[in-house]
Amino acid sequence: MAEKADKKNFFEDVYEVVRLIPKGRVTSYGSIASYLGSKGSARMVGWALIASHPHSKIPTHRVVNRVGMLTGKQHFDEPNAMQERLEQEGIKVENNQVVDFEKLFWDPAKELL
DNA sequence: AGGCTGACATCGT
DNA sequence: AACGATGCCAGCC
Repeated sequence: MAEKADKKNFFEDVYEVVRLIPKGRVTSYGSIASYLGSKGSARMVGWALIASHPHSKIPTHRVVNRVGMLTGKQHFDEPNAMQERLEQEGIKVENNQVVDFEKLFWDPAKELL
């Protein structure tokens, strides 16, 4: 039985990938979307994170856009929580932007492969 | 029923 | 190289 890529599976897949992000590392929406096979639909990844927000068991603060900007911090219970947590993991954040983002970048399509 | 928005990314000019 | 416009898919008005 071929695993049908149900939409629900898409969300769960996002959760799994985000949850597998190593501490002190960050990833981008596009990379996750591409890893899921929905390249281009990075927006859905963001939507999935919103849906995962109530779940709360997902380090969604480790997911940023391809520039390393904390675009979604505004959606946290507390906007500062995202940056605080990133710094807590050893990630430096300046002006809502991850420092050395490309160095901390964690690509599921390569690392998780 | 149709159209807009949205935690983004990529293509085109 | 930088800016503008379009695409993706789902939810909401």
